[in-house]
Amino acid sequence: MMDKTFDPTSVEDRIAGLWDRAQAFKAGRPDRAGAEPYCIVIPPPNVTGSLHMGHALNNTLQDVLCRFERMRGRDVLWQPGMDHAGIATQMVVERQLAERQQPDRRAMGREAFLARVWEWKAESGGAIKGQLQRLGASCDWSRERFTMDEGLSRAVLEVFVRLYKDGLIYRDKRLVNWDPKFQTAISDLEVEQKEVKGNLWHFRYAVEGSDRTITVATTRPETMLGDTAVAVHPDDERYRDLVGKTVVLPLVGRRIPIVADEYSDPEKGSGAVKITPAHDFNDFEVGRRHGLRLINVFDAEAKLDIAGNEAFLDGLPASGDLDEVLTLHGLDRFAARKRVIAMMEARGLLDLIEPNVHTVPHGDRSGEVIEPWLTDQWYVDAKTLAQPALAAVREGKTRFVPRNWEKTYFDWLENIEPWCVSRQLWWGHQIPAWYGPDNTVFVEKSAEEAAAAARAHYGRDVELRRDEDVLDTWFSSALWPFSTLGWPDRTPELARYYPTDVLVTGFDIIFFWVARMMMMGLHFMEEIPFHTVYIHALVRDEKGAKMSKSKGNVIDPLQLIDTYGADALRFTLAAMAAQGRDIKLSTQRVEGYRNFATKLWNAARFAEMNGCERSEGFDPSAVGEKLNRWALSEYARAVREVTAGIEAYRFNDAANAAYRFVWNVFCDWYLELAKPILMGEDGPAKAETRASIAHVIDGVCKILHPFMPFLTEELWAIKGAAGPLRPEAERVLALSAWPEAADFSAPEAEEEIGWLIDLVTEIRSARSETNVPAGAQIPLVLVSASGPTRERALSWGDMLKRLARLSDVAFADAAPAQSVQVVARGEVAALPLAGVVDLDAEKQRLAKELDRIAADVRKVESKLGNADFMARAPEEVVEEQRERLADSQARAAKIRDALARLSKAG
RNA sequence: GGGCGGUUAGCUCAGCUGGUAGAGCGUCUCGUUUACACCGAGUAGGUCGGGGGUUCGAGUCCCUCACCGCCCA
Repeated sequence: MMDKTFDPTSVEDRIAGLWDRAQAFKAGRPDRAGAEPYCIVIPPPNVTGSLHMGHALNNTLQDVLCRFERMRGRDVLWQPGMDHAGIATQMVVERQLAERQQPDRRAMGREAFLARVWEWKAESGGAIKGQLQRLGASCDWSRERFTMDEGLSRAVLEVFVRLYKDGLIYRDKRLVNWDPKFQTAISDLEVEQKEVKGNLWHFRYAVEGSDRTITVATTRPETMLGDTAVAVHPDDERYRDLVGKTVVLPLVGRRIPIVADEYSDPEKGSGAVKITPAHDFNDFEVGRRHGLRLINVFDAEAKLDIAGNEAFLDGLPASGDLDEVLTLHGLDRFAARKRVIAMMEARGLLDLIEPNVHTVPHGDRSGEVIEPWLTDQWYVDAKTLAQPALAAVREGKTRFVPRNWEKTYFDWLENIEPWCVSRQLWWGHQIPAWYGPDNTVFVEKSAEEAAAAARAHYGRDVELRRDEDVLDTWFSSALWPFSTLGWPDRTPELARYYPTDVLVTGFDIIFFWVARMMMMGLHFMEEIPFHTVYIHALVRDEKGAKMSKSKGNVIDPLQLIDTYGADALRFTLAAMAAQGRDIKLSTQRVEGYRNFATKLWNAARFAEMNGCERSEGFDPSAVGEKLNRWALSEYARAVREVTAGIEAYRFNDAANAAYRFVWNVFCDWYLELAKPILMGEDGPAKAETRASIAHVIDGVCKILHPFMPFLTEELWAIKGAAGPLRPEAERVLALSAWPEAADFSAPEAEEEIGWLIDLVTEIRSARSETNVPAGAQIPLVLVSASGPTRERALSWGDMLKRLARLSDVAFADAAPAQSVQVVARGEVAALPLAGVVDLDAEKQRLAKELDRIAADVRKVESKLGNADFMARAPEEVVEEQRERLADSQARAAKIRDALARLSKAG
């Protein structure tokens, strides 16, 4: 006997074990050797990460697709793994060292530090794997990969070297986004622009050889030490005569030109702007246009670096001001700012302080203000690689769902900047570049090959120095769709599963990952990495705010799984995953779907209690009982709806279709209507009904399995234990066959059962509204019943009595006096209730209904009376309206009649 | 400043190619019936953000305004 409720915690573990033993998720199962492959690569979570709601949604949807396709017979590979998260991981381990008061990474050295990171990874990395398993993710865990694995590292080497040799990777001295906290460069995408309240300081610079001054406004006064020009707009009358003149930079004494450049905005500040090409991206461009010097005044920690700085000191005359400035050496940029302002003010050169809101770049990991800083870094020529990636989507080879994300993808790729891929970290793929004594660079896959190349170059053996830096984590992630399949080796998996089918991810990752996978896949595999990119929503809290630790509004998916079960969480996420909308998650909703799980469980329990066992060779088309035929046709409809929903990535539609069928059709009506048969005498009808119910429960397990894998697999096992042994291929639900979306329909059964349902619903409603006590058994009179209605009423009389609480079902040519009347499927039924019913309430009820119908009649009449409508609307629409009018009029007539009768009698 | 999305029942949201406004939760009323109170029956609740247009017909298409959110400068 089944328990009264489904207990997820006790079942989930056991079912996970069952899948494991059956190797249900293993790709390349021998029994599917001839099957079409289906492949999804997981967006690799950070090795430092733990499951948050975004992961839960992302992986639920992937799992729905994978389980669905697996049941449709495909050879599914859901490729799992993690990335090494360069900065995040290094940060975790460094923090750990500090906490334990152990030597820091520089003290322990690179090799020892990396050993330490691997140690950390083995112990506490990858907690998310177990969490994904708790969610029920049907990944092929035997194929788990890690971006720092030997194989994937080989792919990285191969890619780097080949891109370098193709001229698509190069070393360049440019401004980068420098994170002074981590002391590494980061890419544009890892920078967050934040609005900050600050000031515009207006400084006066003296024009050489005149008594004029020119005022520049800046949000970053400390950078003035590195100024190499002042720019004005070429059309700005105020400054036209100054262009070409020289300004003496205050405090420093550097002579710098006034240049005309459109970058300067005449409307902003004073219209003149200081140019610091080594510390500002826009200034860098201005400097390039005018051949300006680049003077870097910061060190890697963003402290002033001016004493002994040749570029800074070059050409400066000695002065008291300069000496004072040099005392700022080593000061942090923000402290230096205050001092510079104070010095300018002391000299009467500070014109104005104007409050100003402006955007300031911050490192997304460190939160630190990013410093544009001039360094040598490695760059990928993203622009070139972007072209095939753009073309593939334009030509429809890869399709975004929903489609509008294409625009985001295009906009970014069309305006793409060189991708800075070097990071000044230790944890990651060390760049395979070696430098000779004269800094000639040799990019090769190994030290040996580099040495050989150097020998060829120099004509002798020389000492080589390897580049210290590592690659951006996203560099290795970009290779994920093929590196995980064994590339650069030509493995059978690569041949079978590449290109993969669908990539499922959030929109925030389109730039970071989707675009880069497209570039790399197209370049190295010469084929798109996936034909569809499904972009899902962001999960927000119930008020619509982005979940974040700092806001404290994070809902922990694991806690929801503990409380309501993994199935309830999954179903909630799928049911709310409407395209193009964010998900505002509330636990109430999860609770509701937990209740749904319990409902299905109890339906199965009821079936068990009533001996509804599967029967060998059950054939829906051979079923004779109207009720069963009706249920089977409704089930077929549900199969079609769920199938279509998943196929179209309309997960909410699919989930809701299954929900409606299970609760509102199967539980509310099928089981209720079957009760008398099940509790009645044994016979063919009872046997057929039992088998049919068992069949539908099996079917429900199937269509719900992608959404609620644990519950359904458990039910499948319970139902499998009774009755005939399941065939080998159907032992494990996860591997069983998805139901054929057969065209099973039974219109005659729908007419009969539909009539019954409508009539019961009408009577219940009328009883309730006229205040008939719930316990009262009242008679029903079918008025002028047609032949078919008579037959139905006879065969369903007991059921009518039971569901509508009737004492008797009779027939008459006219409705009795003082009766409550309802209309079901065009025929009148009366409840003679003199004395029982509140006649005024009944009059009100009828009047209200009449109003409603009359309004409808008016609406349709005006439509049909409209010559334009009649002339222009399609015939079937007109016909539909005619039918609607006739129905409404007939119904209205019957209600008027009933009202009249009530008044006469009352 | 540019782009994208949103505004539909008290709340959270569906509503695909224009043709009778839906669901879940919550509210209220009732509950005899051995699958289920994590339940059952019933009920109320909407001028689909405002304005204009196209159309026989607009929640749906177009324009415009307002407010909210996100992305990119």
